[in-house]
Amino acid sequence: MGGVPAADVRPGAAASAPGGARAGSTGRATGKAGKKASRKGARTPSATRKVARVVVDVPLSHLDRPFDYLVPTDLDEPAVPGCRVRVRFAGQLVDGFLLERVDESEHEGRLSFLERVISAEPVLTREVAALAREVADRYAGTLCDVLRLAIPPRHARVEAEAGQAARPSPDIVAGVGAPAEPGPWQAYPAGASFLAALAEGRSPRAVWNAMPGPDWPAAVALAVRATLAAGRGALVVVAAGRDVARVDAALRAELSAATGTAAGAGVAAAATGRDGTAASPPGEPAAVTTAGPEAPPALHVALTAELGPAERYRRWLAVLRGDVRAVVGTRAAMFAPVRDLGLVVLWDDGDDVHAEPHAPYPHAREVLALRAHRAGAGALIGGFTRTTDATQLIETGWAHALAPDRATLRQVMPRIRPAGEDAELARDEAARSARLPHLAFRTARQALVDGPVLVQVPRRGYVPALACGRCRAPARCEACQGTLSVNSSHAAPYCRWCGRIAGRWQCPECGGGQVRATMVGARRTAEELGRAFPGVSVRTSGRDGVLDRVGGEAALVVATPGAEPVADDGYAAALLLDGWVLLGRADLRAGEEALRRWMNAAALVRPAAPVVLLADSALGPVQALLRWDPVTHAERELGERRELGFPPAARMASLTGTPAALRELLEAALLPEGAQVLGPVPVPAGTPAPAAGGGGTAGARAPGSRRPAEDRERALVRVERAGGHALAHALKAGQGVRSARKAADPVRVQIDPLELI
DNA sequence: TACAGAGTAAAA
DNA sequence: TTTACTCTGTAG
Repeated sequence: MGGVPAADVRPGAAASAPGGARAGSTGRATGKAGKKASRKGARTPSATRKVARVVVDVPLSHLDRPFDYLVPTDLDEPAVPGCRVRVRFAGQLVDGFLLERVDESEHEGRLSFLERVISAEPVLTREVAALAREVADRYAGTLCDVLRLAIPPRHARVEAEAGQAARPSPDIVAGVGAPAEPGPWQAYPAGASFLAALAEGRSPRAVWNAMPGPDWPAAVALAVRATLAAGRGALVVVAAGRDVARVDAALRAELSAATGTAAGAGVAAAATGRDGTAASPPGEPAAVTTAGPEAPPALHVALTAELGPAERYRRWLAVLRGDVRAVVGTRAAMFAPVRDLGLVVLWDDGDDVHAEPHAPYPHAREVLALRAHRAGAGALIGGFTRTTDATQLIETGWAHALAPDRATLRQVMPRIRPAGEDAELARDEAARSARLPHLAFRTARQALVDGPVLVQVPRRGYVPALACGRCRAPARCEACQGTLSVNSSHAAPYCRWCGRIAGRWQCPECGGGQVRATMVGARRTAEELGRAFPGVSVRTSGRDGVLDRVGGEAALVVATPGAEPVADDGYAAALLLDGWVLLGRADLRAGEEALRRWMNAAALVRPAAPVVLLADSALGPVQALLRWDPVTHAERELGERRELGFPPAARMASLTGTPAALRELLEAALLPEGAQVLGPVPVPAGTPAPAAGGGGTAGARAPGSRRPAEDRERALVRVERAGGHALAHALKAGQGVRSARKAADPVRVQIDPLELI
């Protein structure tokens, strides 16, 4: 297990001449008749292992299985397992990957020959092939969809140039020593033993609650170093490009210390600019090729989307070929073909950018967990907060909790002070007009003497949920416990899940009969704050223009959740404005998500610095922030979800499509025993598909806008957690039936969708 | 009834 | 793009 099978055989440069190998290429030049004759005549099957099992790049569900082809003698050498090929399929020439070579085919009919081998580079390793198959099955998708996510597009010139890659010499790799000191892990009772386990080549799996502060990239780097010291590879997935830059820098420092070489050279050096922004190196060669003997090659690479195709492929190849042993990257890196995987790390697993927006919509947490499981690797999943999903990993016994020592934590955690909706407003007139409570105003003014103050402002545009007008308990559907909402077409509240109109709703908590929207329309602007603090520079970071970091000088830094810059020496204070807006989102995860965003912002202040949160201190997430105790909150939340039949305690699938298509799929799919179908309901107009409400990071515009929302509906299917596999299988089969029938309009199937409104 | 040629569906 | 099969019209 966990081996690096196919990739072990490096094809010589000769075998993979740029442009690949073409069967019967002589026929090209000759005339029509001659071409046909020479092709047919020239092609004879290879002497050994003449059958190639190929996964073809055809996105139809019912064709999601390998097809057999004959390997002609002239392609015998380059047709290695894992290579890209081109084959004739139903007449068309299509791309594919060669999975394996075998002696005989099961197929009854006559086999076609491989048309050509694109290149002999074995880009699909056995580990990734098996992982992709498992991910496809888990998410009711096809293998080729997952492979499209897992394997970057080929760049022929990069592939050809890389023969002389800067592979770290064995003694450098062997020279990685285990960390002598646990460093930031000292603050965790189980930290040292976690590191030690990795260094001994074992595979500890932990859900991590990071200590607030700037140390987490260093902690990650130490874990990676321990893994490398045991001769295994490591994979780190973070949410955003700037987190990649920070972990990259920490890795560079840690690994150069580990090998005793000078820092800053090699592949990683090109990964990020000096200011931490990811930047493509000017000119082509920088990264791999220029690293000579005096500039020791790096042991790791950074993989992000903004590198551009060539550089991205160059680095990805370095990983594939084992030239580097560790990877840090954003979501797409979760499939990086790291050799001898010994550790996977996922930072801030609650961030919604970890959910892949392309079919079959896999989530990095799930993929990395599957991967660690398959490869027998360790895992480190977490962030400042604790998700219900990660809590589930602990409760099922898959992972252990790795949390800071409470006494140490108490010394450094921010001092959180809540100010409710009815808090006394500031006496200052400008602050008053910004509706800034007195406490927030005073805290900011005092802190501005020492340094920057972070101001978190929720973005507008959240879908409001309904709550009881009297006791403010969330209003839920009596039939399915879905979220109630209102829109312009219904006068009465309706359920977003099953569509039932709640005519005579009554609060189960207090018996009240009135509902009210929980969102308050108030918004702060940077200008308003600027007026309240004359003479203080105001900087903003948000959707249009994300700041990576700010210096130590006094400034108000206004940011939307997820776009908070890191302050070089920490913020002197933070104000979390309009907390009730985050809490009031019409999302199942609103509480958990609000806490995550608050903690991520509050973790950026100096030890024990003040943080003012504008929200009602009686609410659970607010309490959790006050005590810096996301664990208890997540455990309680998970318990409630279990009772109500919500994910992640239950499994859900969301099906979106035209009413007719949905009906067809639900008929074709033999849903498992006990499956409950909610809806279908019309897709709310203007609901931006997958990554809605994302934090500051510039999410890709959802490709779901092909047809107007009016004629699309959504159904939810709910099963017990154990039935997830059966549900995915049934939906896949149903999709297969429809695709075989050439059904016109597709149904989008999402297992465990993030946005369960 | 036999069979050529057109049309269609699969898909190695 | 190829192949295998069905459909359809026509000659025997």
